[in-house]
Amino acid sequence: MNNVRVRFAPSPTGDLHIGGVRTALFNYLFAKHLGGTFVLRIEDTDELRSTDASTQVIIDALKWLKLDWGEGPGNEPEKYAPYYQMKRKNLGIYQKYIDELLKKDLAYPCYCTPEEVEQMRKLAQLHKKPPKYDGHCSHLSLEQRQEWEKQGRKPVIRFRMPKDGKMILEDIIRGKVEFDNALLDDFVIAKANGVPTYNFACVIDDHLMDMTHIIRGDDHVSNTPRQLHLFKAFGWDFPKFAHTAMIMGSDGARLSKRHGHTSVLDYQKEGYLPEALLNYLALLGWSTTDSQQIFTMKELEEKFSLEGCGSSSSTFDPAKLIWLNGEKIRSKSIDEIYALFMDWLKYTNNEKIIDGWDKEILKKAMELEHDKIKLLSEIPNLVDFFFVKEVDYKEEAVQKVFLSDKSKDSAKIIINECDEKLENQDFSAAALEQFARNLAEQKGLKTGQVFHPIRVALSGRTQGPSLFHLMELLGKTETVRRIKTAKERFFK
RNA sequence: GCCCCUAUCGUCUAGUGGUCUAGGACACAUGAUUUUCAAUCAUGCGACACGAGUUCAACUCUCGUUGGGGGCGCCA
Repeated sequence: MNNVRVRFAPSPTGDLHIGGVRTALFNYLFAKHLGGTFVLRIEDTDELRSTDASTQVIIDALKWLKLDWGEGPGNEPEKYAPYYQMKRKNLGIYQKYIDELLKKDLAYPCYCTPEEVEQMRKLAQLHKKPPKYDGHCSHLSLEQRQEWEKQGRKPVIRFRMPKDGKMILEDIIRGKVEFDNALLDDFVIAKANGVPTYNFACVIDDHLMDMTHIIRGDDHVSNTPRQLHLFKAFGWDFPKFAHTAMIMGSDGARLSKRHGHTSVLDYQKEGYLPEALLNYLALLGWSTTDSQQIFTMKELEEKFSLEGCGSSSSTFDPAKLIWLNGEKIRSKSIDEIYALFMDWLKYTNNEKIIDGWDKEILKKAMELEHDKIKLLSEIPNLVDFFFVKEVDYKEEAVQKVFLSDKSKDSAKIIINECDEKLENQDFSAAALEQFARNLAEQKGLKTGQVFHPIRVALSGRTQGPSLFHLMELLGKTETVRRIKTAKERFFK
């Protein structure tokens, strides 16, 4: 029971968002670091917006990220099950506590309509007061209640908030934060349809599930005093709180769709590696004093601490994420990258791209471009010219290397020479390099003037892998064939 | 409008009163290397929001201003 228990508690109303991933990550790392338990709880009490599809998306995303939950969907110990709030609601778990509060007169039914409450708030704002429920139904007589019931009004249940004093939050990241009770209103703990609200269900579950620490986004700070009052009303110990700063978009506004990709799925589709995304997200709001940038998951688990978390919001920087992804890819073997690439093709339904490609050649081509790969999604474009039947000569390359006044003469000489001599050439990379260098010397040309036309003739582009390794991998037959095609097309 | 949080290079950050002419990383620029593009290495550019205090001494503490963010639902 002394063990640390934390939870990630998303509401399934959409894809898993970047901000959500970071919250999940911090909870996961905190638990791992201390040998505690990381729990996944689904907060689906918003009946209008929650969907099973979105629950599945969240679960799949967490699996892809390898943020394994010790408890939650798929693994529900009897002591705490179930891990879906609507299932818990249907079991009567929350009603028991609502009744307890009602009985102690710490809560009361309120018959005001949403419209009436809205009016109260507007009125309060008009008087430059915080917009809050005015306690209209807080002291209804039995007769008044019966009258409303007779009219068919379904009440919500409100929590009776103390009218004075302060509630103090001791936050691990933020320190002491004080809230004036008088500013808080009697908030709703159960909706008219009997479903508990977030602030209520969250407290009940955090207590029942023995949560020791609540690590969540900054946007929940102002909910915390309400939740704290609930803990207090039940006589329960407070868990420890840590509110992490938010992640912003490049314009300083809260990260949203218009800043580009915000769903984890988008990053998966673009060919990011989970460990790169997680490493980057860890750096957003957390750091070590030695400013280490690149961490393995194991290192993160070892080094993570809430004390290392900053309290000011940070801006999401896609450029650094890409760099980190490149680093992670470079640190892997070709076999690993190849496997990852295959998974990615399958996931994105792009397997047809490599139809007819020789897998061994593909692997070797990837090896030639190893250091250049930043995203799995750019691999096809990096190596596809090895596999095409007809070379796609890029306009720009042809103009620059074959047709410009500056280079057309030397290009013609080189292509003709290659056409004549490559047939009898040893096709090892070293021998090919020797061949090309000799050619340059014989013709009085710079090496570049020799290498560039060959590259364009073979690949149709001005950039690519080391030329002689490219030729070696392409093989003599195909190389000679492509040289002849280029000669026919551009140097007739 | 009310409440809460926050403020170091363009971005992520180190820094806990003197060691700061402020360190690292990304990005950017230049150079080296190379047949190209990358990768790599080297160098450079570049910040303590502002104003008052406290102190022998403030990026570090206090207060205020300004800026930014969040919350104020029968959403979570």
